[in-house]
Amino acid sequence: MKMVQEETRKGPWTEQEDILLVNFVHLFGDRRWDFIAKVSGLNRTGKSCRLRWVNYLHPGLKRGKMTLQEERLVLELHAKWGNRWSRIARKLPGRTDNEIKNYWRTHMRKKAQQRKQDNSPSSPSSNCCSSSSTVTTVDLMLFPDAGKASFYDTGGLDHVTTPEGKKIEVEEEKGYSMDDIWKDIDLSEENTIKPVSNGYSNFSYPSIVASPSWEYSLDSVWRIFEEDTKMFLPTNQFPPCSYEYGEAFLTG
DNA sequence: AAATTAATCAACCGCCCAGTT
DNA sequence: GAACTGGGCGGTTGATTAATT
Repeated sequence: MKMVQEETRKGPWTEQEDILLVNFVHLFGDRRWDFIAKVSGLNRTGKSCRLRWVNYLHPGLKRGKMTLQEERLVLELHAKWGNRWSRIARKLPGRTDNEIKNYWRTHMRKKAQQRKQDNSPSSPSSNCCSSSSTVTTVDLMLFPDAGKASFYDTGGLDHVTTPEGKKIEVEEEKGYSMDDIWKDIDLSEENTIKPVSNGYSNFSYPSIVASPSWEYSLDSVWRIFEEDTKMFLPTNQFPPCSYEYGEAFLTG
């Protein structure tokens, strides 16, 4: 006689859910996602909670357009590491792997299309620099198809299996320099990228998005929180949770 | 102004790996 | 050491918004 389990919620998060999640992350840290998912009563999977936190609610997140520097860094690192988005994201503070991934897909594809047009049928031989290799470095980056891989599979780290059968990552040196890459990129970018004012400081936050939770009064936050935690926390143990963004507290 | 198309991005899925039992 | 579990990651989808016709 199994209890009728309420279906796990999916889809967009509500503000209430966000508040709840933020509170529980502050309480229990950002590791025990399954636990948080359960005790919070969110009726979401741990994975879903983690994703929401990492990609949207985390206090350190930047919002808004990628800066030119960021853009270049993404390109550079992608050339180096391939689709290791999380790895790339670690080099761009405040950006998530998801964001970078999306960015790459949209912007790079756009550029790729543009480039395709530029190199289009009318001048079959115009874009080649050596008779045998008609694929440029950026082509490889933007059109892996040209080098027979999929759009996503752009190389990067190789996996090598040790004699013991262990798989290790080996950083692969590409046969081209960053100079080459930048040259190509600059050429293809000239008409597409507008310089963004001054680097990392100028972010415009989309009006509707971005950490909606911070806009609530602590009162309301705690009211909701209190309601939802009553059932599993002794009332006298309400945590003196200090709200310092960027750090999850689990004292004790 | 309405319809259509393109771009963007949040969120899910499935796989893999590391830690635990 | 095998089985299990949770977290992390990359790939993909689908809803929403913006731009174009």
